[in-house]
Amino acid sequence: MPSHNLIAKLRGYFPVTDTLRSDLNLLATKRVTLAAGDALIRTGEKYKCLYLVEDGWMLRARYLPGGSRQIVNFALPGDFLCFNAMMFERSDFDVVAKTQASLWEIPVKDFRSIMHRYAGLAEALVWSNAHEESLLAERVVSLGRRDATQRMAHVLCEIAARLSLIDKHAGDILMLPLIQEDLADILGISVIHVVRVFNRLEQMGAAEYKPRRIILHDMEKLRRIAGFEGEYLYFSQRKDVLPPGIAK
Amino acid sequence: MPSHNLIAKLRGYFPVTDTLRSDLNLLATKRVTLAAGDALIRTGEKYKCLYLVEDGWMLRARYLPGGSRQIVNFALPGDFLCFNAMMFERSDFDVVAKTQASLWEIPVKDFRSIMHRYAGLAEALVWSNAHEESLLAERVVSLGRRDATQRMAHVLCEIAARLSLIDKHAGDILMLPLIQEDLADILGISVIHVVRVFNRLEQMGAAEYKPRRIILHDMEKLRRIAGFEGEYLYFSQRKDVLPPGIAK
DNA sequence: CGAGGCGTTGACACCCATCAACATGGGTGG
DNA sequence: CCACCCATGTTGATGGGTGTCAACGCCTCG
Repeated sequence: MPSHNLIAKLRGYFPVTDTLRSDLNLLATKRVTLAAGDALIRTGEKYKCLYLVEDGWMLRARYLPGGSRQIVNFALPGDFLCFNAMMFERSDFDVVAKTQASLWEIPVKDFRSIMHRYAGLAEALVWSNAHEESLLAERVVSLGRRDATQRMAHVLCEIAARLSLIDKHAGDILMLPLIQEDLADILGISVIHVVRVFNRLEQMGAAEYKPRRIILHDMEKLRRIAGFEGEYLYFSQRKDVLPPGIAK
Repeated sequence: MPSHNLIAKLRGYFPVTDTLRSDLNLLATKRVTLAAGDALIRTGEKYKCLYLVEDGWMLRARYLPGGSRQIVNFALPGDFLCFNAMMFERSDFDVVAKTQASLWEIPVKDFRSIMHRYAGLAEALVWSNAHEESLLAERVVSLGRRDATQRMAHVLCEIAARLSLIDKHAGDILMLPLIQEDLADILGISVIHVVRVFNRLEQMGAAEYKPRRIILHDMEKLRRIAGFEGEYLYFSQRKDVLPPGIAK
């Protein structure tokens, strides 16, 4: 039974779990399993399908001529992959599994009939997409106008919040499969500077880096450093854009 | 007759101009006119509607505690505004007219019936959204891993390409209503550094800043500096995701 | 036990921000 | 028509944040 995390993510704002569930049962029949490091798709390759992450972390990144890498975003369980990208002939990014990962592959032969025939999926896609766009916009703000320490604090807040949404984080130890190089490539800084940033955060009593996990000493302080406004992660319930009969 | 620029933007990849036109005729009945500097919506306000830019430049920006600003993206004629944002209760950004602007306001009482009843609009939204997400992802790459000169070259290429798509640019003079401060806030650098960047670009024989316009001395050189791959701006035609009977 | 992936530190250099000051130019009012 | 003003653009000096390079320590795994 797929989509557990997707529904958790949208719960409360997206009252169509039944049609969504039935759509996914019809369409998400093929399971794809990736080992850590496997590519789902590489730059220049043709897109094939839509994917829904069931388990694991996926990174979407661009490799630049000089050899540097920018991680544009990452997908957690319950996130879709390659939805927007289906409009394009070829991928502009690499999508790679950071951990062992399992995905549902949703064949999209006819994009428009999907949108019309599978109401639940179509809506989940649109809502998820809004969520993703919101994360990207916030990343642009971080990269443009926050310094490295604020950026790190911000992305840690984001990860904690996103994992909490799908019940994969609680307490003051944030488990994550990223190494310092990944964090550097998310934040647009160098690996060495990641060390300095964590030294600073630790000295401030906010957070501390350990391999494969972050100790959150003071979440409130971390949020203050980041200027983190968690609202953008959660869909604020808007009854007015939903049909009157189907309120949750 | 609205949507002229929207159709130009999607032309060739989105063979539904007829239903789109009729949808817009039904729904885009109210015209909104803004003077330069007017806000369409401000941070913290409730979203009201979906908008389609008919004419003018719109900026979506975040103002940070220190007083700095980051322009997340900008909308040109034919672009939608506030689509994703409709999922959220309140805006996280300011959306402000940079020039005099006119927009079509599309009331969205029931988001889901819109998606189901107005096929043309729904598809245009999804395609436009993919376009916008692609621009945002590319901006993340720029901010993360390109220096100020490359970023400037890249955004100039982007603007030239986007304006060309809607037949608002040709030749070697790029007219744009942005002042140096706006460019700085798009690129995440300081105003003063914008001057230095243009000095460098001019010295390289690539481009030159004049108030309200950029002289493109050597577009090819500019693209090389930027590492600009224009593909992400254009939908590569994918007949396979379109229903077989309706091929353009 | 060696090798390689990962993390850490210090020295140094460069990109870019900040501040101060000045130049330009278009709009407005006298 | 001129004077002024304010927005915009430009330059130089200085400093801080961050990148690069080199070297080393730790741990895991073969």
